[in-house]
Amino acid sequence: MQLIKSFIDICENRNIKEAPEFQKSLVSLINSPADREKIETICAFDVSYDKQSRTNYTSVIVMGYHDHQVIESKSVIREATFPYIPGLLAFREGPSIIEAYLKLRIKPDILLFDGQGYAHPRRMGIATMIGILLDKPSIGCAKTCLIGEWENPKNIRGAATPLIHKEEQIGNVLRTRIGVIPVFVSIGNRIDLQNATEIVLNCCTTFRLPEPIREAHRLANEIRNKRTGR
DNA sequence: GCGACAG
DNA sequence: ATCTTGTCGC
Ligand SMILES: [Mg+2]
Repeated sequence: MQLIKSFIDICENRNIKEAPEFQKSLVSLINSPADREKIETICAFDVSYDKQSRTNYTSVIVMGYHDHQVIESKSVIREATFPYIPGLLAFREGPSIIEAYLKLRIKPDILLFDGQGYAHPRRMGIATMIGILLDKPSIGCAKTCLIGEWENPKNIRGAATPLIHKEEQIGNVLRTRIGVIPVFVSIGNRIDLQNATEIVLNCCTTFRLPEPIREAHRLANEIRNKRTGR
């Protein structure tokens, strides 16, 4: 698609000035959820770096939504072109994530991201942006807050409080198990917050983070250590 | 101008 | 994200 081309262009040219404008131009492209889409497979990505943060190790894994068994996984190793700037994470990790995704033979039903989706200053975090570029349903699940105000949810698995920014609910703060710090869930593309929150919770069986993200994170570190040496 | 600030 | 072993707590 032309959008992906424009996106890659901004990333490779480190066009930090245009990046926020590109994000704004995509907000109107966030799609509504389709009617009752059944989820059978879920996909997640993660990226690890080495010491100088220049080489980028990206992983993508697809697992059964119900049994959490890995069905397929791919990886990409390349140099990061864009720096890490809060609010512009997608421009740093997006290119390799898209490349890894395109390697998949299986087309997953939904994408899960280690980062924000709609809970973003311009409502265009990495989950929303990549979801739009790949035209797939997507969810943002971040370990820490980027923007917004929230109350601490009760110490019970499944407890959630609204994440608010400028009078608008942009996400949910979700306790995925007793005794852990909550995660920040927001819509990506083609999904509603209620559904996104339920899906994230369903993926958290025994740990704080969703199984797909844990597996992607494990694989991203594995391919780096395997190529770096322990 | 100052402080906050996903990964 | 990364630098890093042992250590505190349930
Ligand atoms: Mg990550």
